[in-house]
Amino acid sequence: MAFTASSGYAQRSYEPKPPLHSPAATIHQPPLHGGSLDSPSYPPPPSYDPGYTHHHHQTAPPPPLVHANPEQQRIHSLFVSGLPDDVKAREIHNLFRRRPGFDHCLLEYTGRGNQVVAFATFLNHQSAMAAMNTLNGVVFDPQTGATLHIELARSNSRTKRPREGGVYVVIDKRAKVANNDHETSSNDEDGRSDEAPDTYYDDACDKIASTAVESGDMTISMVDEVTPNERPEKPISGDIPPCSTLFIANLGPTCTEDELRDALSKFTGFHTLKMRGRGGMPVAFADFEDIESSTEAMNSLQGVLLESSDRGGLHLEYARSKMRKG
DNA sequence: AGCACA
Repeated sequence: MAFTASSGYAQRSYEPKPPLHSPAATIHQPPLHGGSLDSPSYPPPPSYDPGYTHHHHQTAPPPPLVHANPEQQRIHSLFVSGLPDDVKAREIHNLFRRRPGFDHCLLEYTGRGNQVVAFATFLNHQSAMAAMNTLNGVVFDPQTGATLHIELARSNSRTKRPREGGVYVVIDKRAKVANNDHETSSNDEDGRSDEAPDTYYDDACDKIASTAVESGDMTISMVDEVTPNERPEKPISGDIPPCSTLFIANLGPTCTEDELRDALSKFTGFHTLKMRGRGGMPVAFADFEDIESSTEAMNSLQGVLLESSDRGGLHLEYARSKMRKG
């Protein structure tokens, strides 16, 4: 009768109460995740590499529009494995920060071997799924061929977001290596074996202010703020205010209006599609009933490959102005 | 990275 709902290894025991708010300021232990360390089978890695021209022929099956179980639809955190042991939280953050709906992420040195796992939390299930579909199977370190394995987390991250404009959290359960290093500030580059295998995702993200907190034998660092070097970050799609019309780019040159409409018409509230050929590179505008439905479609179709796609998946943003009626 | 139609 002892039903331990908090057992991290319990198969599908979800908390009955919404875990969103931790009353105490103390950081709760994140959901233990034996997860993919033990699970032998990953979903087959897609052959999709974001942003890189790789001419895969359209013989490949259409992209998976994966639909999750009802319980999984409540999950808006992703579990990330396949990371190299020298991965930095900064890299995880740069990996996810541009994904629509991203909230915050967590890097955990599990202390089991050199295993490192990460959790990325989004504002909703759809945006988490979109990010997963885009990034799963992506080669994280071209030097070693390390490939990302991303799945929905078994439960939503309980780590609160660091703070407003907060960034990421690091949990280090690893035994302290014999080092002259005092454990005071633990988040700075622990300057060893750091050849910084630059990935495609690296941004400018140099100075970070961090506060280290001791909790038992593990160190939790909360990164409060990213200080952009000097230059402002490139504008991301989040800068564009939400709009019920979407701007759609990265269409293949042979993409037809019908093909695109077919993909869009699966979504609630879809109304009108207009395509414009812009110097061979077509773009499109899709109008929806309201911002909620346009957002849903944007998050779901982000990075999705069409038959006609030749330079990677769709790129969707809120349009700068709403489609004119008529 | 690319945002029109009136």
